[in-house]
Amino acid sequence: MSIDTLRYYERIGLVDPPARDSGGRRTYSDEDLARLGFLTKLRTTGMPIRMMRQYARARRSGVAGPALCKQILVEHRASVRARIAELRSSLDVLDHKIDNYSQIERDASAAEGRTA
Amino acid sequence: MSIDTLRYYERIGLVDPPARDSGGRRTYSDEDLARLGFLTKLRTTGMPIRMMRQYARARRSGVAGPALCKQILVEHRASVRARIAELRSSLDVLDHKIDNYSQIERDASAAEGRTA
DNA sequence: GTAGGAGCTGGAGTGCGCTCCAGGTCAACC
DNA sequence: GGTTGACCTGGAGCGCACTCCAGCTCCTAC
Repeated sequence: MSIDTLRYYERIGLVDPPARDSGGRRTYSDEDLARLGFLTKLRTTGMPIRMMRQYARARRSGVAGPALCKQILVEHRASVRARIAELRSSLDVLDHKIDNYSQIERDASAAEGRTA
Repeated sequence: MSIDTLRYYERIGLVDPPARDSGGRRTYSDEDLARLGFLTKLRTTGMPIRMMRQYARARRSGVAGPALCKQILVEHRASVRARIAELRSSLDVLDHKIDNYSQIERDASAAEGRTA
């Protein structure tokens, strides 16, 4: 994760501003890093920033927080599963198409063999 | 697929301009539709437009075409597989996190039971 | 003490993939 | 023959998620 992305996340309120050292520089605790790691995981699985902000807001909120967090994650998990299913079915199409091209190649080399 | 997207694809040279009827309107043959369907499949599996254009160009090129097409698809298939693997591993993290929240909920309701 | 390098800030810019718009044309229906 | 609706064109605009920049401050190493 680039430093610019990190700043961007902080600006839009996706991550809490971390502590600063005496020189005014950010110091990330292990917990900060763990949270960032999880947020990155959410991003790479295709969760939009908007939803990540909802999740971050839920984390900060009180008693209702955990239930809301869980709900968002359950919802996201469903979409990840759907995405996996979509990709898997597309793999079949891709395999089929590739087989086709392999066949074309074989035909072409067979024709070449005859003309040679 | 929206009409605007279709026009966009035509503008950037991703699809060949289809035939027109007497009134100047586009008429898509079954073959056109099949190609569009496959292109859409590539898009939804995350192939960038840039690579789709390479594929479209390969389709139009002569003898070298099929080999190039196949190469592009094989490459893309690998990235789809990698993506699936990435998503699957993330699902585990997600499951774990959701379990955590479920536990928190159970703890909370247990505490509520004691204070009630 | 000074040169270098990393991090700081607010703001502007970028790339991708659409999406929308204004103003025009055409065919079909009443 | 007027109205309606779909499609036509070129071009502008948008949302997302970054990414880059100028100009500054601060710590470190020599």
